[in-house]
Amino acid sequence: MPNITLPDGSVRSFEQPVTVGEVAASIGAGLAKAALAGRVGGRLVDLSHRIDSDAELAIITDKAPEGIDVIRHSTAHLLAHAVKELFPDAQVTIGPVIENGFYYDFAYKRPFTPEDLEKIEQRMAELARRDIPVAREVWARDRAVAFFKEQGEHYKAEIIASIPSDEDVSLYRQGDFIDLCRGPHVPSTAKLKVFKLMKVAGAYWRGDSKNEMLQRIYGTAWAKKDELDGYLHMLEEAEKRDHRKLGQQLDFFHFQDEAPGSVFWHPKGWRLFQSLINYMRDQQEAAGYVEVNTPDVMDRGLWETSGHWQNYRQNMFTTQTEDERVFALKPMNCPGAVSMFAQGLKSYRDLPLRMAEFGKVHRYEPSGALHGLLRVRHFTQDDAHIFCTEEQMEQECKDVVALILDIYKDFGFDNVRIKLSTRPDNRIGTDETWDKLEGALAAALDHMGMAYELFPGEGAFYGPKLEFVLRDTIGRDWQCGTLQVDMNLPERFDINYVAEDNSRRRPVMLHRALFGSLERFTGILIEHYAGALPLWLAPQHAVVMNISDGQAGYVKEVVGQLRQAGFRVDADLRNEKINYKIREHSVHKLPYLLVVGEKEKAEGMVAVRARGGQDLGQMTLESLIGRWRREVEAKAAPV
RNA sequence: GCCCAUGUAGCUCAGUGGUAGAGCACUCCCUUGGUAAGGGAGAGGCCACGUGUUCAAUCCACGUCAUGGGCACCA
Repeated sequence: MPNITLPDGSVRSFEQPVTVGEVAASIGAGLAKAALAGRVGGRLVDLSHRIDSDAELAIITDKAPEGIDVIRHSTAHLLAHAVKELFPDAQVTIGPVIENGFYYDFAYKRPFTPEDLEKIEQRMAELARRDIPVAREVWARDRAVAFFKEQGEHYKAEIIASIPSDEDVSLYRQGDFIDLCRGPHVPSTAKLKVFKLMKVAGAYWRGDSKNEMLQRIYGTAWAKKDELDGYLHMLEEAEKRDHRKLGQQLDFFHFQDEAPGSVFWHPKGWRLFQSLINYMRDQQEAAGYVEVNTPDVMDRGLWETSGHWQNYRQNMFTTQTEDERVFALKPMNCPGAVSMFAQGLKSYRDLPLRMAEFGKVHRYEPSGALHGLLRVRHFTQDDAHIFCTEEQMEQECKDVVALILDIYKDFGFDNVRIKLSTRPDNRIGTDETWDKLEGALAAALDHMGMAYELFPGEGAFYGPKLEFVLRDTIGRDWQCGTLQVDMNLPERFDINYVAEDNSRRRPVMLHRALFGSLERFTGILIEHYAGALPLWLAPQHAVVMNISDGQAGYVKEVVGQLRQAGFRVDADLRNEKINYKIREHSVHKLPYLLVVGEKEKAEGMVAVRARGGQDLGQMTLESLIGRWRREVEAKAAPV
């Protein structure tokens, strides 16, 4: 005789056990129709789930995020159903929900083609139209294993076999198709109306590159058609912001086959790159850093001392000279920094020593990992190594975190996640030291009131780390800043300082980067701003254009004065109509366009047009310069 | 590194078993035009690279390289 409490607090009593669907029907016909699943005491269940004792129940419809997930999950099953009908000897494996959609992995004798995808999608639509009931069944594990083996579904049998043998498993049956699944699922395939298969790709069985490769089909699914359209539109917009596309359109950089993963920076892109370095230099100088520079190519012996030769060899570029000496291009700056510390005698009075370096590193990244500026083989880090005492460590960590967040703010990044990775199983150093190091990182964040995610066991073997992750416009996460505590290198290089009591002590070494890779950060910025860079970063502040030849001399004069005032301004004296010039420079997303005709020439003014087509009217150069100075000073966001 | 797709002019792309086309950009000419494309002419390509099949390959086959989407990787 269950009493069922609904989310609004109302209670419904039933004479006998009822299903979730029946409760929904008792509330209203509309709800019964919209219901997809239920949540009983925090657990998601099917509409067919029978409630026999008092419980709290929420009916899940497609309005709730859980409801969309149920739809996506069921659509993944629908995909598998369609594939099994069209390709009976394909084997099913797993089909989870992911952000905005789902995928399903199949094992099949040949890859699926884009034409296959179309056929599969059509079959899915047919199956959905047929309104096939989806029913849950509970089987003993061993029976399920035997069943799937007999069906030739060896992957599925393997998955089920890894479930403890005394547990029952749930299966879902829709027509002839039956699949292992925790559920819940929609009650009928007719609930699945809005979906689209997106792409086919390879994926390793159980995510392990030692295993065979399966065929993964990605799809997206929604409750309403306009949500799907909105999603597809968002993807198109994201594509327009792609930094590789914009980098070409705006003439920032290019890549060439001969230098995979390495950037050819054009003048404008390099200007932006330099602006970032100069900005960081100012910030670091204010924060008490010194800047150094260490060699790019160093002897193999140094990398053996640092441990890179043993642990990072396959990612390193090496080179051999005529005398057969082996050198490596540095994949990291730390060994150089430690060597710098080791040179000469250091005193406790020198600590904390904050040593920055804009070091170029080379890493032989796997060919499939390369991705525009975001994953390259040759990049510049805004690296720094802070040598300090254990007592100074926590304050130094706080200062680094504050500096990072401060800097990100200047670029308008508010979606920053912090990850704290702690001691892995395979590590060096005592637990006591790890306590201290992890404590310093956690305390720094706690004292600043920063939220962070904990990743136990994900730290490096030599110390814990913080990672700062930015989310780009396409929803991809990119690790930028990092703060690591390193116990390994000071030990390996046997560095020390003279303490107050004249003893030799080992310094703690913090390793940090704020932008991370300048190349990657530049790429992220281009996407973040969709190429419309704020004035302080824009490689070109304005172009001055004449209406006709008569004003060419005046244009040159204006350009000269604005350059004199420190702005990046060029003349456009081409024999083109003003419409043409404005269109072209607008397409290139210039922050300001300055037009001069006879009127402006006579009055000593310029006609100012800001990005986005805003007409600011005529201005004297003095007031324009004032405006620009304020805009640069404020690091104002682009219009 | 693995799976699939792609590679034709500076860019975006069409095309064919008989060694190639468009639009934009570029150069020149006309035009001197007031806030998102004025008109005309011209130049420009070893059709990614290599090896095969063929009388003949940009096109077919195989291999290599690069790019794209995923997977794996990302101290």
